[in-house]
Amino acid sequence: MAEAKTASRRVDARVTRTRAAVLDAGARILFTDGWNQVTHVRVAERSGVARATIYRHWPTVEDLLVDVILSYPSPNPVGKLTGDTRGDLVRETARFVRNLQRGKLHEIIVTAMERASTGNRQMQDMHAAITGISRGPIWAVVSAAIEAGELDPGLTEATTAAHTLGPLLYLRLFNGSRVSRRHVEASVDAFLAAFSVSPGS
Amino acid sequence: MAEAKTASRRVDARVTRTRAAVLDAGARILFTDGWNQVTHVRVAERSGVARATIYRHWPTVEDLLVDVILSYPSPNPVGKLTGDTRGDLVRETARFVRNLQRGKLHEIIVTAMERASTGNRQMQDMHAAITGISRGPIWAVVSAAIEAGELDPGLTEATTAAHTLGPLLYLRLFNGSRVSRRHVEASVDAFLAAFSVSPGS
DNA sequence: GTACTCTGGGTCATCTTGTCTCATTAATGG
DNA sequence: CCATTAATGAGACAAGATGACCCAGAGTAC
Repeated sequence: MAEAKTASRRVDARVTRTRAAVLDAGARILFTDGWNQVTHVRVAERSGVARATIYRHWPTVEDLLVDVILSYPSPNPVGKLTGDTRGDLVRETARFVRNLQRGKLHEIIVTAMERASTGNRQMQDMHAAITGISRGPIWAVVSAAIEAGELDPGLTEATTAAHTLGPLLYLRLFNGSRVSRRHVEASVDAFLAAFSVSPGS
Repeated sequence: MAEAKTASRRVDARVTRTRAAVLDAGARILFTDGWNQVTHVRVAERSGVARATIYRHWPTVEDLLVDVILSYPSPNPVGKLTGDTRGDLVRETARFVRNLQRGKLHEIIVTAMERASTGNRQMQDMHAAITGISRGPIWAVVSAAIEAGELDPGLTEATTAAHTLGPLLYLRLFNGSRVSRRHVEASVDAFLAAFSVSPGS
């Protein structure tokens, strides 16, 4: 994904500027007006870049969206692990939920999912990227706990996310609920109850 | 919602026919070509009803979609409960997953969620209806088990669905996985491990 | 400085969406 | 069975979005 940069000629400074202006405007539109407002026309208006130019760089809206999303800095860095598995899990899960409930992340995730479900490859890749970013910190905690012998070594990243984030995403996306800290703790505790390496058995 | 039927004059037979033809065509389009193909134009083509007529009955696409979805017979009747909580839960959950993985239900759910997330009231109501239908059987099993003293009496329908269906929906919708019977059993077992009224404590 | 490339702004064709009109046809109530 | 009433069908029409194209002008690289 990072070829054609050292091999070929340097990128024209105008291209760099255009890309930056467009992606910035695209991100602003995405996070304020929502997903379906990110069109060539609106991005052109807000970025000052001509419509034709945007079409040249991103022939389809999907191309544009994918670049906007993937060029956006991840808002989900892994925090430092304290070794207290439950505490770390609750903290990281709560942070995910906070992101989910503030701003447009909710809508972005849902729309990415919807676009991905129609079979569009680019949208599927982007959706996978968002998914991966969102569950990275939780998997960091859990994989450490697995190595420490606290959790079921059969756990995968997907299964972990399914049982920690799954219930919370259900509450938020299907049930329309606000997800409280109590919900987060309940979800984490249920996960731990099910997948802890119990000394008793 | 059921007024203007006994009070006013009977419904014209032509209206009945038009509604039936349109909703039938709409459902067929929905389940074969997907959600965003359900437009006035396509429904008109496939139903033989004139575009103008469809616009008269359903001014917006949302109106049309809501009627198509809500008039469709629920594919999710509650099975008979055997009293074996785990067995009943696995069976009902597996059936939900089967529906989810066959045909367009996946896409329908995801799109309903996406539309609902934009704030449209009708779409939210419809999404809530779909959600309710999908988790009804599971709640039937669980509420019986609660009364039998097997499960935590603090469980609600939403929480139950979150912990049984949530992980599976995550795997399917976020992870893109095929959900196997093993996944279903793992999810049910995790739920039971977390919410059983344990005799030991 | 010159050749090259990108951009801007405009035009144009096309598709979709939704409204409106009017003649035709079917249903209702007596 | 007939007259009134209401619904339908077909098409025209406006408005808006989408995407392709062209060409002059300006910036960039060598």
